[in-house]
Amino acid sequence: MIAVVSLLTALDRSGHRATEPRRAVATLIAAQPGHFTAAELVAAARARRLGIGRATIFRTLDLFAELGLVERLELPTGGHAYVACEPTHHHHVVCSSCGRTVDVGDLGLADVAREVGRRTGYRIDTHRFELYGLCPVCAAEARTTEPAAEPAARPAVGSTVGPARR
Amino acid sequence: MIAVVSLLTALDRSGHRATEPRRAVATLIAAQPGHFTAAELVAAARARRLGIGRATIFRTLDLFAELGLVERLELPTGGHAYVACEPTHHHHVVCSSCGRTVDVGDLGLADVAREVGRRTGYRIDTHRFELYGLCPVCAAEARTTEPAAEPAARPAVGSTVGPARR
DNA sequence: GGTCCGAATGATACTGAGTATCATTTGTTC
DNA sequence: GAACAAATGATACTCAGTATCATTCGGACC
Repeated sequence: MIAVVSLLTALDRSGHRATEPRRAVATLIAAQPGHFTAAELVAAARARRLGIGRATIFRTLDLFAELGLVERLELPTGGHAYVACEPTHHHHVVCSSCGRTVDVGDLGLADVAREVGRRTGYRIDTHRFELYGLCPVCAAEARTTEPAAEPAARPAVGSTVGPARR
Repeated sequence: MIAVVSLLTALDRSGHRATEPRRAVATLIAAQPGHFTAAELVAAARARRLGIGRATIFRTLDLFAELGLVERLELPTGGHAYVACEPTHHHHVVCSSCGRTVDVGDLGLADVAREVGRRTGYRIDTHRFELYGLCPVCAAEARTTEPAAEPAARPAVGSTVGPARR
């Protein structure tokens, strides 16, 4: 969960202007409890009559992403969402129900990548790793609710382990 | 690299019809040297005057994906591509230059996921992991060519380690 | 405060992957 | 051949993301 101040400070430091629209977007982002889409920010901005254009929201998200303040996640469904986070290298575990996202650090995957590189001859320079499942809150709720009510999210097949694999 | 026969056999086994359009798509897929997009298949079908509709190509890809014969990858650029593969659980290393994709097996990431689950309280049911870099062929070419000519592919920021992280 | 100029903006148009719809065709079974 | 469901092709639609352009804004300088 990132603070508005962090977003604005990073803007300043990078030589970009902390304009009103960017401040407003930062506030919207900081208020998101989990991952979010650009469309959700657009709707929130409209609901609050902020008068911010959709293109501005995309541009601001791009800028924040470039600065490492926001990251774009792939969801199990194949869609994308953004999540605010610290600009250190890390991976995410994402709740497939509420979208809450937790940084889980490096996980030592650089070693895995190195080993694969050694084995295949590929010069690996990038890796991505994401974990999906129910967060403690949603898991507890699911336990309280009908156990037969299974999550609607169907993970995309591919480089994935999960219920879709059958 | 998957054989047309495997694709068609799997169709049969699953109770789906091995229609002419599906056979043609299977042939196109088997001919792809690396990952490919739906648009590429559409173009190839048109070039060969196969008379296959674009919607059919998407539907066939979806069906093959459902059967685990094709997987949808996220590219470092944030876009998507498909790759044919065996329906066992595995991860991919993807060449950022030519798109060639190699299965690298399980990599023991289920253990990583379990540990993260233990640590965070999340009930993790799905993970995805992809590796990107130059394949041996492209790496050799890059070594032969100007070393200053760096790959145009700019990895998306997010759950990623690579040149974008600065 | 005024001026200048580039950064930034909002509105709109555009692109393209992916999906939905519908009339028609195809393939299988009897 | 008839019946019926699966499958198809063409087309329309959706929506995330991007491009364009006239206008506004913000910061530097005087």
